[in-house]
Amino acid sequence: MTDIGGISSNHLRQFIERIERLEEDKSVVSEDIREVYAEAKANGFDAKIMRQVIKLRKMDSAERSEGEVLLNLYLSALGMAEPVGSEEELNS
Amino acid sequence: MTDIGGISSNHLRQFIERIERLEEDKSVVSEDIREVYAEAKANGFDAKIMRQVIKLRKMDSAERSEGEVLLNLYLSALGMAEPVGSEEELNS
Amino acid sequence: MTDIGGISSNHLRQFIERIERLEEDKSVVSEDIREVYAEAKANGFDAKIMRQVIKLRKMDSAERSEGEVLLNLYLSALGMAEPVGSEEELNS
Amino acid sequence: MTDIGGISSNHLRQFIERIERLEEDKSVVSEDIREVYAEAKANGFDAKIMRQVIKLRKMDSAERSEGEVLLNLYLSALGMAEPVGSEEELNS
DNA sequence: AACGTTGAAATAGTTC
DNA sequence: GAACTATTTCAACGTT
Repeated sequence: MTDIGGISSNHLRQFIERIERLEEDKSVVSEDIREVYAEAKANGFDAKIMRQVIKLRKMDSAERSEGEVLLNLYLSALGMAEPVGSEEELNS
Repeated sequence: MTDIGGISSNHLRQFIERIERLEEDKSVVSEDIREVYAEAKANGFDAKIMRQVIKLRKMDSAERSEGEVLLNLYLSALGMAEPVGSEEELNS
Repeated sequence: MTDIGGISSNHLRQFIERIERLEEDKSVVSEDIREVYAEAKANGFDAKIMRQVIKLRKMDSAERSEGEVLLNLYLSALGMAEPVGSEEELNS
Repeated sequence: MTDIGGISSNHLRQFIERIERLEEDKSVVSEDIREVYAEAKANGFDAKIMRQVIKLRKMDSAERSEGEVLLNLYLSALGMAEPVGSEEELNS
């Protein structure tokens, strides 16, 4: 067999190569993104502002619900029942 | 036209949305990578060591030995013997 | 002199040891924090909720100003000067 | 008293504030550490290598050789000689 | 006590 | 080459 020190070389190699292929894919996508920014820049848009717009659009919904959880946390901390009556939000 | 202040909203929107789609692709690939690591772990492999292996394969020998030499230099300066020809400390 | 390979051993050693002392301080403070949580827990408080309260108190001012920056970014991107409206149009 | 729902607000507040003070201390120490690295860098030392040195000094030899052995095992399994003397076959 | 999850620190990469 | 940002890595924490 191809085992060395009790591990399967082939198995390990397959995992490693799958990851390397995926990493390659990821690099390609990253390159694509850079190209879109470059194209936008060539059309007069500011990449820095675009990045922040995208970041904030992504944060938006998450942040919003997190803010609502805050109130419930304070209420819980003070022993008051939260308005919706569930506790799962604490673990989100 | 939908221009405001000399900027085409539609044009900007298209760029933003193209990037957001690509970012989504990228997230998917990242998730795939995490899954492969998880699968490897479930098969008894150590993810941290695998990362080091992948990094070593990606690094060219030039920069690798460069860091190695410098580390040994520092260790020598501190009176610490270099750790018997191992390299994983370089990447940890 | 104590130079090895062109570097001053003493100088290097001093930097290393200063950092190691500071790292030790940091560990002590971390331990103190853990102890306060333990004490609070012994008094019936929920550490998890406390952590989130503290996190949110920390985020509070930062997040708020970031949200205001968002609007200005959009206005800038559209060539408009001053924040007048609300934030709802962000996801339209 | 200021108890609400059977919980002492003052007591909770005190715990929270003690923790926040300790977190602040911790941030100060972290900042100090960063400054020492910056100072070392200004004196020609390589911060990245210094971090490796500090990590090596902190690690006990047991866990060090453990990781070392495992890495070499994996490299062997992949047909990569551990890079003591020869480095060329790594990228093949 | 292993596991995943999360938050902080470090590194890499990009822009100016 | 310095600053800023993004990504990656690492360690702490709660959970099971």
